[in-house]
Amino acid sequence: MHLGAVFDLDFSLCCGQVFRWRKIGDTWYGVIGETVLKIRQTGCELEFEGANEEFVRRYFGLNDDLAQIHRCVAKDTYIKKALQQFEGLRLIRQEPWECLIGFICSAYKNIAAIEQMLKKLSEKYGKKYVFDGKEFYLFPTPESLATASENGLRECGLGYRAKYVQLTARKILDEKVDLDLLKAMSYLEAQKKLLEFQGVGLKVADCVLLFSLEKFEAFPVDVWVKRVILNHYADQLPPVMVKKMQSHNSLTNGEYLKISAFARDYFGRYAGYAQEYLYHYERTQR
DNA sequence: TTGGCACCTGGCCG
DNA sequence: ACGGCCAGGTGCC
Repeated sequence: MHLGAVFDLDFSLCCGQVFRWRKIGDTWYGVIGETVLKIRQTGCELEFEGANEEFVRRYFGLNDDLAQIHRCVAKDTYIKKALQQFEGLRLIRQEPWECLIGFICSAYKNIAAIEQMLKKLSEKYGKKYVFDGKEFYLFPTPESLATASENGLRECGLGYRAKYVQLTARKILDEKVDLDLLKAMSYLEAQKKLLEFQGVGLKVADCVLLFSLEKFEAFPVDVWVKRVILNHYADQLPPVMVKKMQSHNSLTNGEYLKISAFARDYFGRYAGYAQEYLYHYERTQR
């Protein structure tokens, strides 16, 4: 398939929004729902197997008007540098269920550890699938995680998150929750529904909203984004708040809400896109 | 509404 | 080698 717009597969898969893709040589393999996708980019050409073009376009956000989004969020020289550095980075449309569990597991963990947890979880509770002579595992269903024992989940390295994963799976099952329905709700309504799950706070909710529910105004604030704000946008915030943020490590809910509200006001309706570029830029500058 | 702490675990760094 | 530090936070008091 020939790309009609700017896209960078590596940037999009390496910027911390997905945890289960693997690269073998110059080819990426990923499991999306019950689909195993093999994909490779060379310049403006995208070669893939396992799904049709419409599926690929949707999953990688190829229909997003990146040029317009960039124009919208390019408010200062710092973000402009980030936009330039990672040109072609797009927000992926993940499966909401996997995204929710993935980010519940992400709490207080680094990316390498999150990838390990989700790999073990999938190998233990997901269905095996052979493609291209390689083994893959579908992400475990709500049923399989709801019936898993807490200890079984802990053996995957989840620690105290095991309980949250189990409770979330059970709630989805018991209440017949269809996470896709949250797409039709407003950002705040959908956020409120997500916060009802144990183990989901503002940060995790915003990640799920941004990466799987197409709420581009979501602006997840983690330790890296906090650094970006303190180092480059402190003059836009109340000095008292900046001082408090510098004095302790974690964010209070109040601080979180103020920062994300500022970001939505400053960057506009694609604040989430801005977040992803800033986050990736901050992490790779050292 | 806000502040302070416990919490599982593993990769990384000196 | 190996102990300390730090991770894409959340829930509870």
